[in-house]
Formats: sequence, structure tokens, C-alpha cells
Amino acid sequence: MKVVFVVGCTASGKSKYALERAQKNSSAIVNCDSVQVYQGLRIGSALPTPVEMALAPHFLYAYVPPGEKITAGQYCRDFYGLMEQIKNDFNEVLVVGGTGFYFQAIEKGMFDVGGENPEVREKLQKQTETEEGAKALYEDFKARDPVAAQRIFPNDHYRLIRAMELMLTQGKTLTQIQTEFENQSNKFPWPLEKVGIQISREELLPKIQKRTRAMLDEGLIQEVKSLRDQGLRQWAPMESVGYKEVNQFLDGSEEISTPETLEEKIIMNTMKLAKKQKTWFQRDPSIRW
RNA sequence: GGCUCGGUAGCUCAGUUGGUAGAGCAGCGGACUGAAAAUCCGUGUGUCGGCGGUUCAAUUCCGUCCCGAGCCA
Repeated sequence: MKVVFVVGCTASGKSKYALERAQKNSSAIVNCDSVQVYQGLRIGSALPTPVEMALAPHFLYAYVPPGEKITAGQYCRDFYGLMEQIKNDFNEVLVVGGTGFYFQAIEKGMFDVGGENPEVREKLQKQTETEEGAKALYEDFKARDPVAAQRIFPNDHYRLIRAMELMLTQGKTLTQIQTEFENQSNKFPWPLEKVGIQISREELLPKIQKRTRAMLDEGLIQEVKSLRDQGLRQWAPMESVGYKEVNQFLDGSEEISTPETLEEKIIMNTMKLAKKQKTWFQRDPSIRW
């Protein structure tokens, strides 16, 4: 069996490519998109339709229940759990998505440090809430791990907290953990090929405009409303592109006060997302575009 | 037609008591190991609406014209 990563930015045509190839080769399709993993986000996440899903076996789509959060580490375990089950059933597995971090997680593995430590994390979180606290924490971090401090900047509280959490719970710096990890040289267990689906900005913009229009026509606002009615306003994926803007609109934000600005904002932020995804994949020289 | 307020970066606007200007957003580039569709970093020359005048010097003051919004006719 071989594994093929099908990567590219949102609306690039990855799913279409994968579907055609899966039908031809009788392959399985496995999701590698950090939003399409969630249940209840059908419209805004551009989840493949039931008709599309029926054309080839699809896995790890819409499988995380509402209210639950997934992480790269959890996704990675889910992926290998799934592969264990299906490895004898397919000659080819297409892993399709736009989340570079998740691809990295399954290809290279995660550091062997376990998940979050809520208590430590909360303390650190508190510390970063004041300006002096955050500054002191960063100074401490920089003194202990000057190498990592070159790429983790003072305002990147999220990475700062994680790095300090590891230091406090593992007794090692991020740089030490990383070095140890690299010396293990984990290998991806199957033959791997990477295919990138390319699209220019000029072609992408009209596609995203059209898709956004279609999402709104299909009832994206209603989808978000119903999630809010279930008490899921604070659910992690409600901050992802499309959902975030609709939430702002429903919250009565001044910036997004009309359906027209809502549509514009979603298009703009989707273009930004595409750009970031492109940046991520660009640096991997083993992708065949 | 008269009066008032505006016209400054792609957009929204700040500012210069006269010494050729800067924020946010966008754009562009980048980082990335348990939130990643997240988080963060770097990047700002634009006839300061046009034309005249005053001045050593005008985007800033004066005149005039053009455009937009509002009020009065």
C-alpha cells in the first residue's frame, strides 16, 4: 500500500482531484483538514457532499462531536488508528486537506511529550494577561531557551505558553525536546508521494467569491445560528474562516453590520487563508506540483 | 443658486500652530510540533482634488475651479 498526500490551498480543487483518482484506483480518501473533522460544520467548512462521499470511501470527515476539541496530536493518533484498520483494504490511500501542521504531524510524528497540562497552562495563561507578567515570562523563556526565542516572539503568547508549559512539566527546553526528537529519525511507515494542486490568485478569487455566495445561499447563517442555539458559541472551530465572520455579524459587530460586508469579509479572509496555506506547503521541496 | 462640512496610501481616517506625512485594515513576504481556518513576525513615496497667489519654503494660509454629502431656497 502507498500513501499520497494531496495538498493545496482551500478551493484549489484538491477534493475533485482526489475523488477522480480514488474512483480510478479504488483508493480511500482520508481527511487532513482541521475544520472538516468537526460534526455540524457542513456548509462553512465546504465538507464534501453525501453524493461525493458515496463515490469513494471517505474517512475522518465530520467525526468529532460538537463541543469537543481536536489537536494535531489527537488527529495524528486518529489517523494511525484508522490506518491500522484499513491498511489491508486499499492499495492507495489519499490524504487530502489544507492543514499543513496536520500533514507534518502524521509524516514526522509529534514530540513524545503528551498533551496539555491544564493547571500549569492556566497559571501561565494568567501570567500573560498583564503586560509585565507577559514580559517577565518571555524574559525567563529567553534566558532558558535562547534558540527557540529566536523564532518565538514576545507577543506570540500561545507558543510562549506552550514552550514554558513543556519546560515546567518535562524539565527540558523546547530546543532539547526537538533535538532529541530529530535524533530518533522516525520514518513514515508507508511509501509516500505528495501531490500539490496549484492555482493562481487570479483563478482563485472568482472561485472563492462564487463558493462564498453559494455557502450563504445554502444557509451558512442558519448553520451558525443553530450551533449557537446549542450553546456552542465558544467552540474552537467557531473561530475559523466563515464561522468567525457570521458570529461577528450575529453579535452585532460594527465592522460586519450588513450581509454585503459579511460576504466581503468572508471572501477576504478565505483569500488570506489560502495565502497562508500556500506559504506552508511551498517550503516542502518533496511536493510535486 | 446660497451656506456648511468634506476631498491625504487600494479602503477607513489621523496629522502638519507653514519646513513635502502616518495609523488601522487590505496587499506582499515569512515563521510554525497538541487552538494551526489558530497564533505571531517583517514590509508604507502617496501629483496630501486641479490651477493660480502670498512666502526662502504651501499638503497646511488666501483666491478660484472641480467632485461628494448635508441644510436653506
